[in-house]
Amino acid sequence: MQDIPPLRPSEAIAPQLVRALRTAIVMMHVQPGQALSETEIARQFGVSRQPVREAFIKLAEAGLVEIRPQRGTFVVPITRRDVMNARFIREAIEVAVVGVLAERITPAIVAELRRLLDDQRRAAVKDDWPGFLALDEAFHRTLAESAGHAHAWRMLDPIKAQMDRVRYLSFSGASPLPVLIKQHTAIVEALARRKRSGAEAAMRKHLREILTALPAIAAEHPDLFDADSRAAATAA
Amino acid sequence: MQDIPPLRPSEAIAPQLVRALRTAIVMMHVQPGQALSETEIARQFGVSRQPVREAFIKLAEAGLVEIRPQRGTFVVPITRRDVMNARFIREAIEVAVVGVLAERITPAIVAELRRLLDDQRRAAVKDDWPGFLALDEAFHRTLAESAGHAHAWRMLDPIKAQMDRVRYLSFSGASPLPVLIKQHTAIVEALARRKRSGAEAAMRKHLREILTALPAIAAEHPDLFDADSRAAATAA
DNA sequence: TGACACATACTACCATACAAGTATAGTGGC
DNA sequence: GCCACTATACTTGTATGGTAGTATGTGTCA
Repeated sequence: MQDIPPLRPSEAIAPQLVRALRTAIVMMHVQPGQALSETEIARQFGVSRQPVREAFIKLAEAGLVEIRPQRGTFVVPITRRDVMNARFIREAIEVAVVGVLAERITPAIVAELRRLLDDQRRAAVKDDWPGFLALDEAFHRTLAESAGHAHAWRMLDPIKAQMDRVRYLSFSGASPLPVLIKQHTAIVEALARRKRSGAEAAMRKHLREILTALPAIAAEHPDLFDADSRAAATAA
Repeated sequence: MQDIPPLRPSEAIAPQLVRALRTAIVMMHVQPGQALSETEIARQFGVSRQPVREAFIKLAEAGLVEIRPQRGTFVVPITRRDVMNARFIREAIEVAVVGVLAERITPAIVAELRRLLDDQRRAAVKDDWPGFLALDEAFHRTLAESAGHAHAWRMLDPIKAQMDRVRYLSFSGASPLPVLIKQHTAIVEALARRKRSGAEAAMRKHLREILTALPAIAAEHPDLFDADSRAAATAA
């Protein structure tokens, strides 16, 4: 694992490790299938094994690593099945969220969403993928919060991480930023018009984008996708 | 905490503690707001504090306890808001599940669901609430698995736990078993007729049952519901 | 009597040591 | 060269001890 971030003494160690490891996993700095050792991570961060162990437990609960007793802790491989499962859950929830929001939308919320879209367009012009992903996150979070369902976004965090790894692989352009922005825009415009079914359909379309992108991404990174991806493809 | 289950030496301690504590919390053997101490639980189970700590971390990830550093670990209080949030998520996901299932239903699946309904009717005649709850669990799990979305049911487990505490409080009859069985039956019959919208509506109705039951339950157990329940009631 | 300071008890967090299981490498016998 | 056995290295899981922060109780003083 490269680029070990310094730890802040004022904060408990374990949560910091969770964050650092989660980021490293999502941003593909540690690879799917890679082994992470309590002892080694502890050595790298200059701490004891105990908080590393705690971080591993949390990451395992989040579905990002798998702890195999006596054998090791492994970064969970990416499978198409997992990605599609995550998408299914996200779609179910986020479609419900925009359904609620369409009926309680206000001009102020629309304005805020449009401001986020403007920011996204600026990031796209600069080909600033990390910046765009942060704005994408803010966009979806704002939708949930505005609908009074911030809890739903929080709950989706581990689900999202599965898809985020694929998102980082998308830097190659499997999902061009203008496509994503256009989809975001369609959601906002349907909401502005209080068109519940339109907003739901737009969100569905947006979250299905990854189904389009996934085969190309997997083909481009066959080493990163698990063998069971093949079976999942036929189930699509 | 009463009725400490014996630990099986062949299995790691921490997962057993998770199960025991989760059950105790869901079945209201430990009360909302109650403090759980690493040291005390370790003493009661005859183990060291370490696996207790690990169990607490997992339960905290599942939203059942809150770990406050230096102060203690507390069973999360029941709030109407949390219950309703859980219901919202369950509805989003389970409606999506039956939507998919309506289009891929088979006579064998229908037969299995009807068999579960028969079992539920038998449990209801005997007023066997624990037995009924287990069959309710099996019913919902079967729906998800049959839809090819077993992952969704697994993912709902922590969400469900929030609602299950309320379910245990329902023994008093706030949701009579015949009402629940009728709702289950409506779901199955709509699925059998491949009526997607009918199945979705029936599932919605079923999961909204708790909205009907919640005020009565909270009124009956005011000590178990957190004060913020009042605010959530107005948001309903 | 009330306020403040100090002592004590309690807590979770982290460090270190020990234990049990698994995987791999090395050695000896056939 | 192959196979079986043993030794070693590695892993996670658990036990124990130390640390820092928080809460509560007690004693003193105005």
